[in-house]
Parts: sequence; structure tokens; C-alpha cells
Amino acid sequence: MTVKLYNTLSRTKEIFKPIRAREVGLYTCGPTVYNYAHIGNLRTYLFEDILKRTLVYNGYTVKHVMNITDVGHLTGDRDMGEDKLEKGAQREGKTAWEIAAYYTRAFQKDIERLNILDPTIWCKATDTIPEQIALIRTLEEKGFTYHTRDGIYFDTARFPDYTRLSHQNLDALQEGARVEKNPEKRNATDFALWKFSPEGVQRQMEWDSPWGVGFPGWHIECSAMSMKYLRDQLDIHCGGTDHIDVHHTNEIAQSEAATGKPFFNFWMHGAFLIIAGGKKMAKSEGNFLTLENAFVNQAIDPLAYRFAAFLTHYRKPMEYSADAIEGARNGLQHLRNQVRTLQEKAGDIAAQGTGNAEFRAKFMTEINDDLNMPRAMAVVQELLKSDLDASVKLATLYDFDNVLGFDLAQVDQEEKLPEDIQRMADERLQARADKNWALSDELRDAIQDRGYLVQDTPQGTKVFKP
RNA sequence: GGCGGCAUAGCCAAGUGGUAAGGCAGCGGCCUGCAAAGCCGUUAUUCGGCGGUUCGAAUCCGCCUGCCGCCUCCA
Repeated sequence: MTVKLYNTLSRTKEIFKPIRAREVGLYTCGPTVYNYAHIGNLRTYLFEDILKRTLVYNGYTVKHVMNITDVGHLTGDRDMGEDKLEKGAQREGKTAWEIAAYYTRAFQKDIERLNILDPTIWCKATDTIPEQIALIRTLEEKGFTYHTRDGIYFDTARFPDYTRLSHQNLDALQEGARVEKNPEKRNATDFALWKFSPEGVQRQMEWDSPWGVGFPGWHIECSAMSMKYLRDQLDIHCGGTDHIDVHHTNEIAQSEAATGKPFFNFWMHGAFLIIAGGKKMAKSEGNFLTLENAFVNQAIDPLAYRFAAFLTHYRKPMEYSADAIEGARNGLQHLRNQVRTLQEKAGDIAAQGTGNAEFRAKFMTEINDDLNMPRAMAVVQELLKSDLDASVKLATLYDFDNVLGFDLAQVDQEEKLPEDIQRMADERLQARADKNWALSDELRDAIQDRGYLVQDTPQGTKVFKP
């Protein structure tokens, strides 16, 4: 089976071929940990999870590196010395280091709740300062840098293929359209590799460097870390679509300028989650929803978001609405109920291996076509509606779940009922035996109010948490 | 201004030349003491608008309308 992936570099779907035969190097841009991730951020990590699981499903081993940006980028060229982490620290009365540690944990909890597989390697920007400095020094030796009063900058005019990824027309760039421009920059697209700590200011995060005390620029960490951990396996680099024009363009420029070799063969970008009115979800827009407040606190299983995300292709903007989430929530619950029903009918599932080969091939065709999850989800429905034996269906579903990540094999693990719920269930059983329907219905309502489902089946009454 | 994207049923959406996937909601039925769950069936003569190319277009071309992203950090 071949995997086709849309490569932003060529703007076409290409047949994926890793540098090594069976092991893929994957780098995914991680969060800046100065606040909670919002569900729009999380959409991108879900896309990357599907990418990784699809590669694994195809028999590849994936060496996955994700960075944690725990040093603040400046909020703008002119905000001398103020960055998001230090600002967050001020806001919350903690140190920048505490802020970073706190939101790193929060992020890791979020991805765990979404069943996103952990990367092979987590790496922190602050742990690779020496590598970043070394990279900047190489660039300096090769003549790609220049000093300004506030830092060391990369001269993009020296890198001929600067717009390879962005396909921008540099003459038409409107520098300073939204922010005051830095008069010392030689070209509008030049960017800082190293920033000096402002005079008279003691930053919480600053390091010595050959150029003076300061902190790394906005893009250098990803170059340094991907080269450090993936070396000669620079296969796929992912991030949000907003990274194409600036962050990834600059990463390519500085990396290739330093090494003289191509940086990553595949660049993949996830589209935004948008909300009513078509606006992106963003911290700066003040419309951001976290997994915590939009799902966990609403008693909605976070996996409903996973389900929802798979109903839209990763390269298309996804409409967020309460109705859409309600639909996904119901869809996931329905799927789990179907699995429960199958489990009751199924015989030896293990004997079925990975299930039905025909459906497996169909499923694989879809995920291998640039991760077409909406179609893969349709294949799941087709399988469910087919007249295959329950054990075969279930084995096939469990196999698909290696990619889907809905924990379908776990739905049968019914937890023990709390004592009072169990007592009500017992009383209701007696009421039914007495044909006291009024009492029976009252008890059913009471149990359901507590979040449990009551089902009277031919095999007896079942009470469980949905 | 440049680059890029979006517009398909009540909602979320797939589909890039061959006559509209799938999910949710709704409706009808089976089952049930009634439900729930499950199952079966059903729901767009039509794809933002107007032209054009073609035997044939949601899909290609032109024009128009509306919306959005990036060009500052941002998934």
C-alpha cells in the first residue's frame, strides 16, 4: 500500500517515501506553554495523531519529536523584553519556569484525554539552548547574519529560495501592515535568531551567548531540535496552516543556509477550527474554548471532539458549533452502543485476527489518501451495516481503532455501580416483577438523572454509564 | 496590496468530468408494560449567483457575491 500525503512544498498529493526504508522521522510543532491549549490548537494535534497512526498502520515505525516552546517569543518587534511567558508569569504571580511547567502538564493532559499518542521524544526549547547557539554561530560563519541593537538577525536576501514554501511575492509584502516596523532590519522578512536582554532588565529566562546575554529568536528552536533528534531522518514536519508563511519558511531558510542540505521533504499543515462567523478560534480573539471548559466541565467525553474532528478533512476549515459537537457526541455514543451490542453477540474475536480483509483494504485506501478520515468514518458505518458475523465485525473494528483511537475495546468494561444506584436498580427490578410500572418508571428516571442508562433487554436489565 | 482558502440538505460534512458518501437531528416500522438501546426503512431532481466549454459539471473556464486565513506571536 502506498501512502499519499499533501505536501505544502509542491501543493500536491505525493506518494510518501521516507528516507529510511521503514522508519519515519516526524517533527510536529508543539505548543508555547503560556496558557491552556484551545480546541482549535488541539485539532492540529489530532490531525498529526492520525498521520502518525496511519504510518504505523502501514507498517512504519515512527520516530516522533514534539517540542515544547517554554521560552517566550516576543509579543512583537517593539515589545522590548516582554514575552508571553514572562507576561503570563506576571499575570499569575509565578515564575516563567513555573508557568511553563504548569501549562506543559495541562497540555499533556489534554492530549491524553484525546487519545493522542505521546511523541517518541518530548523536547523543550530551554534544554537545547547550546544547540541553538551553535546553529546561529554556523549561520554567522557563513555570513547569513547581521547585528542590530536588539539582536542577531537572519538576512533572508542571502537565501535565494526563501519563498519556496510560502510562494509569496516579496515585493508585495506589506511590512508593518499590522505592527510597527523595525527600522534596523535590512529586509522585511528578516527575523531574529538571538535577542539581547534589554538593558537594565533582568529577564527570568536569559542565557549567555557569544553575542551577549539574551534569549533565542522565534524560529531557531525548531531547526535546532529537529536536527538534533532526527538528524538524517527529516521526513515530515507538521504544524498549523498559519505556520507556512513565517515560521516554517524561516525554519527552512535558516536550516538549509546552515547545513547546505534540504530540510524536511514533506511539510503538512492542518486547517483551522472556525467558529460562528467564520473566525478562527484564537486566544487573541477572546473566543477560545478549552477541552476542559467545553467538554470535561459539560460532561461531554473529550473523545467526542476526536470523533467530530474526523468528520472533516484536516485541510479544510472545520465549523465549530454546539450542534456539531452534540452530533459528534451522539455519533460516538451510538458507535459505542453498537460495539456493546456486537460484543454480546460475538464469539471468539481473537480468532478473527484483524478481521475482514475487504473492509480493511477499503479503510486503508481512505486513510492512505491524504488521511481522508471522513471517508474512513464512512467505511466504519458500511462495516457496521454489512451482514458480516458479529465477531468479524468487531475484530475489524478493533483493528480500525488502532487508527481511530476511540478505545472501542474498552467499552465493555463496565464499572461497578455505586451502592445507591445499585439499590435503586434492585428496587426497580422488584417493582417490575410486581408490575408496579409507576414506581418502576420513577426509579428509572431517578437512576437516569444520575447519569446512568437503564435498559430492559431480553437478557435482563442493564444499568451502566454511557 | 500580495499569497492562500471556503461557500453542498435543519446541523457537521465527503465528493475535482459520468449523473449527490457518511454522521447527527427528524420521520415511519420492528422490539418493549411504556421506554431506552439496537435493528430495518426514509429524508438534496440538487451542490452561493450568472454565463461558458462538454454527449454529460458540484466538479473545468470566465465574471459576480459573501466569508475567512497568513503577511507581528499564533494550530
